[in-house]
Amino acid sequence: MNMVKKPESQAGKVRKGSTGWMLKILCTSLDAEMSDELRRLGLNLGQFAVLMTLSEAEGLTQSEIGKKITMPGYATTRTIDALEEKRFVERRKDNRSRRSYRIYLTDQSRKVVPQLFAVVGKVNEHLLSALTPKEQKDFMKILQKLVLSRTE
Amino acid sequence: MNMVKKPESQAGKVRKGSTGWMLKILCTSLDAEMSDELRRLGLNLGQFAVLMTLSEAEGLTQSEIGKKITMPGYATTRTIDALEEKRFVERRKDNRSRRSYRIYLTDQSRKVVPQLFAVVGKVNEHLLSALTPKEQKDFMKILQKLVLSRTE
DNA sequence: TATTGTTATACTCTATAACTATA
DNA sequence: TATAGTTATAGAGTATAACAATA
Repeated sequence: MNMVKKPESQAGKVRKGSTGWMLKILCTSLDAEMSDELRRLGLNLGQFAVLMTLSEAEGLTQSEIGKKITMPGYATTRTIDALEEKRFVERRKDNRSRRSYRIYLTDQSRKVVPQLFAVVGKVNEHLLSALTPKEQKDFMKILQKLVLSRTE
Repeated sequence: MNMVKKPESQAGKVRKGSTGWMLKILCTSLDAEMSDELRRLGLNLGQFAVLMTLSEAEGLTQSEIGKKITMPGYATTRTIDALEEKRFVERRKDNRSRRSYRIYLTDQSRKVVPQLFAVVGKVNEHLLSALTPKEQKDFMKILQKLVLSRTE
């Protein structure tokens, strides 16, 4: 066999010790889990993000939604097109600016939102179940700090 | 104005308190940073992952590489095609199985690998710089535990 | 002039499944 | 029959830039 295995090489340490690498693995795994759950509701991750944002504050404009979830304009347009076609959101004329729409949930999607919360809860719970209560608390606190440091 | 803002709604808590959501935000941010750095070296994230894997153990088959980084066969083929075209890897006949190749770095890519380590180091350092030394240690430990729980 | 939203277009990524050649 | 690797092909996602309407 001609495989050259370096004795717990520098590379091994770089990779396994890399915070970014570990975050990536976790994210890939979580994305797959979320996508599976959402597929059953006929949604993809982008559509899910928009619905979650609206469940927090309805009547946002498209650009406000896009900004909240860092989704570019063209993608926001198409995601909302898809959600509108499924009757999950509604575009209403803005009564202040005639070039903006305000986006609202529908009766149909309001029934789905609790299921979205449930999915989020389930996936988070599954993730955190590997940790002790103290670790869970530490982890959340650190994540909040990191997210803040990257978004301001 | 017809925006309906719910008073720090259930949804707000679900979203902001969601570990998965925060992980996603971090990952997106890190991916963008990594991609920017790698673009200068003419690499994308998939190619980077393959090179890092090879820098740890050369002479793997394509399917072994794909398995290590959870990349499907068709993507592994194409990533290695692209790397081969850039003279960053070399396919050598396996001397045991005539249907497998063994993949090796080249002199050229061996010069690039230290730069890859440097990029990883830089991005990790930037990420962790928002945390105290104690938090950094806790964070790494927790991530290792979580990755382990998801990959076995 | 700048902004909101849309669209044409191209390009990349991802996924399926069929295929060759081995084992 | 199963596996390693390749490829055709289709679909989804991403990006750029141009555009109309409006501010």
